[in-house]
Amino acid sequence: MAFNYTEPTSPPRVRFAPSPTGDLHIGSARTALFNYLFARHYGGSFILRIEDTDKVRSTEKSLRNLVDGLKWLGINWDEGPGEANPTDLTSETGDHGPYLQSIRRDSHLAAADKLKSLGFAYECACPPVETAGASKCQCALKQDELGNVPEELKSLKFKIPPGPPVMVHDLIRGEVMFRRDDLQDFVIVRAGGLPTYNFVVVVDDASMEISHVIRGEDHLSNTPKQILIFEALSLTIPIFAHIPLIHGSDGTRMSKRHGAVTVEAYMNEGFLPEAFVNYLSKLGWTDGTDREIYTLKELEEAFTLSHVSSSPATFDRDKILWFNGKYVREISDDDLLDRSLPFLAEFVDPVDLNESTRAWLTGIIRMYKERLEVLGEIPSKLGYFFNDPKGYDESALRKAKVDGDAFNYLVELKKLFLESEWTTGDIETVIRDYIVKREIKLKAVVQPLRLVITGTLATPGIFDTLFYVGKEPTVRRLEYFLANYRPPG
RNA sequence: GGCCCCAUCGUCUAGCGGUCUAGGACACCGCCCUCUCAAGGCGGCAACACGGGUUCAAGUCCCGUUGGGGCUGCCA
Repeated sequence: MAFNYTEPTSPPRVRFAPSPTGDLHIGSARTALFNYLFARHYGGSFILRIEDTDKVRSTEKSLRNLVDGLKWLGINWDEGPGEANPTDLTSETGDHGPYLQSIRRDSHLAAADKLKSLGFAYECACPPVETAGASKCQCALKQDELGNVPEELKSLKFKIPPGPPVMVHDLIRGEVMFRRDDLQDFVIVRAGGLPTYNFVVVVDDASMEISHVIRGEDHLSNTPKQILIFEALSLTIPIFAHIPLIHGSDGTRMSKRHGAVTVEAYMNEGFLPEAFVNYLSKLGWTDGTDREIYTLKELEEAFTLSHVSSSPATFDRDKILWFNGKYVREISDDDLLDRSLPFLAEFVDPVDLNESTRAWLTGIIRMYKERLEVLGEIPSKLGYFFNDPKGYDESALRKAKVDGDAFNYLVELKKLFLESEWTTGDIETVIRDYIVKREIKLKAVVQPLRLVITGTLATPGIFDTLFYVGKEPTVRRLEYFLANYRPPG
């Protein structure tokens, strides 16, 4: 619960500043979403800035993945790299660029020089990795002895200036106090001239006129360092809001070992972006009502930081599956078919669909609306519409009660089917008339029929199912079964 | 270790001192519907971590304990 939440007094400028060092993580996606919603809610600007200062780990592939992920979620940026070619500076939008942090190097270095000349930074010749037992850095005290150390071996460190505790005014956490004695001098420019994150984030946020920094709670502890740099450089300090992290089921920060953690993975599994966004928004946020379902537009209207939780949320696959199923049921048949086509690719070529095939597929998809949680289930669940069953196992035959009587029913039904028209209604009439004539229960013929035609015990209603399987395949499958299987006993 | 954050059903949460015999959602269980599986409807199980205060009154405020998480990098 955010206790000291105050509304922005002017249109906010917020940013999502990921580093392109891997795929778009769920936690990052939610951070992006909260920033985006906040900007939209208050009519502000949402800025995408790429923090590619770690040249070793940053890749263009990750950048692409990032951009694609955001687009898929429906999160558009007002300022930032161009979508088609994010590394092409000429395609950027916005007048606070460049939005690739690595390109802003000169301004970072200029700020570093300023800090140095102002006495806030000093050179350090300590080895990069402080091994265990390494003595504390004394470079600040012996700057004049560093003259003969080669430039490329010296880093620049920010000196924590003396003073009262640093207060972080956080929209979600309240006032958080850090004593300066607990803060350590830290590198702002690496040996070799590359500035570090905690430093450039300040310079860039300031020059991009960021009003609110909404980011993960993992950044809270570094915030006082950043505030000190803002102050040293006489820059305006933005308002901070640290949102809780997303945890895996074991209570630790969500990572690969908790299963699917990237936006791309959910995309490939057949989650709908609407459902994904809806779920993400509800992880740590509420509008105070019992409402669960929101479109992106509705979220833009409802979202503020006032009801963002301060405790971490555990990612729950069951719930996101429920959200997805909900959305699958709600979108139109036509829309659902279009989105399902990629998952039907092993059965039908999506590029050349004639009208009747499309109508047929729409009918099938419609039947499965209540039965799909994710679109990725399509190949395994709908295969029988395209291919004959590969065989029948004993236990299924037993469960469906395919006994001697059932064999007789199937023989007779096959004949009746051959003479019948093939609409759902005709099929139903044939079967219902048949059970009346034989004085048997519907179930006695439906289950054997279902198993033989589809190879499974669970399908939509049998009449529709047979209709969409088609007359010819239905008869063919019956013939195959009758020719190759014998009743038990 | 030091510093910081967090703590209501298994999970996400409502709750901002009295309206809480703690509400909703997911999951789970049962019933209904029913040709199977779903979907849907109805019902059920299930929580204020612990200990001290403050107060006429505490899930709600304060302190402590415990537990969890984060930061402590020439990663971001």
